Amino acid sequence: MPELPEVETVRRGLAELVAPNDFIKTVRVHRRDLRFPVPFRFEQSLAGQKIVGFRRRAKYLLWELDRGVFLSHLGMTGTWRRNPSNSKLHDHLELQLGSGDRFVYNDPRRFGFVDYLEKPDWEDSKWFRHLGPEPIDRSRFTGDHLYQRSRGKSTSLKAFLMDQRNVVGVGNIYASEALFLAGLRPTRKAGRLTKAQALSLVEEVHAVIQKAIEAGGTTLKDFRQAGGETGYFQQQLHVYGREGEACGVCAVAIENVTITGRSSFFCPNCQS
DNA sequence: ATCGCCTCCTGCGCGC
DNA sequence: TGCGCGCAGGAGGCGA
Repeated sequence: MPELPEVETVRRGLAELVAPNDFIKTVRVHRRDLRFPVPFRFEQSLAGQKIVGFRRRAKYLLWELDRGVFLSHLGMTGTWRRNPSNSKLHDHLELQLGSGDRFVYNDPRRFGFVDYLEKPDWEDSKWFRHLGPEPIDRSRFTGDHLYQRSRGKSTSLKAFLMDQRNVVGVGNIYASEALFLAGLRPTRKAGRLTKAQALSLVEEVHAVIQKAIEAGGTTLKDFRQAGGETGYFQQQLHVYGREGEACGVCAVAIENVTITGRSSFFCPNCQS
C-alpha cells in the first residue's frame, strides 16, 4: 500500500495528533505473527515511554521515544488510526496513550511488521544498513549517484528504481509515474542510461514524490491518513492504473507490461 | 555478485 | 447469487 509519500503523510498526521509530552501507557498485541514476529517483550519495551516525535526513513515509520525507537513498516495494507470508532478485524496492535487517545494498527495482509530499537545506535540497525538516499535529499540523490549506481546493471529501469539500495521510497506507483515523466520505458536496461537521462530521472523521481507528499499520498482503495482522510494524488496519476486510456499528452493508449511480477504502466509513444 | 521468480496473507472485483 | 481466479501500494529469500 504505502510508498514514501503515504508513509510521510502518516508521519505528519501522527505528529499532529499526538500532543507534546504524551506517553505510551499500555501496549496490547492481538496478533504476534505479522510479517516478522512482534519482538519478545515488545509491550514492556514501549510502555511508560514518552513520545519525543515522529520520523521516517525510506518507508519505515519511526516513533521516537525517550529511550529508543518504535519502528513500524506498513507493508501493503498497514494503517495507523487514532480512536477508531469500533474495533475491526485485523486490528493487531493498540497503543493506549497517557492522554487517553488510542492508536490502532490494522493490517489485513500482515505484510507489515514492527520492531523496537534501543538508543543511541538505532540508526545502525539492520533495517537501514542497505538503504540508498532519500529521493527528496538533493545533496545525496543526484544524477551522478543514479548514473554511477546504474553502471553494469542489466535489470530493467523500473526494477532498478524500486530497488531500495539505489533510492528509497519508490514503489510500484511512483516508479511508473517517474519513468513516464522522464520519457523512459520501464523495460529499458538500467545500464544503458545516459548521464542526461539519469539526471532527468532524478529530477522526475524527486518531483513526483514531492508532489505526492503535498497531495497527502495516493489512495487507490484503502490508504488512509491517521485521522482517516484519503490522499489526493491519484487524481494526478498519468499512467498508473490507466491501461487502455488515452495518454494525457499524446492520446495514444497506455499499456501495461509485467516487470518482475509487477504491473508497469507506460505510454508507448511518449516513452522510449 | 546479479537477477528474476516465488512467497508471505487477505480481500475484492470480475467473468462465468 | 455464488464461485473461482487473478491481482493488489512490499520486499526478503532463494536458485540459476
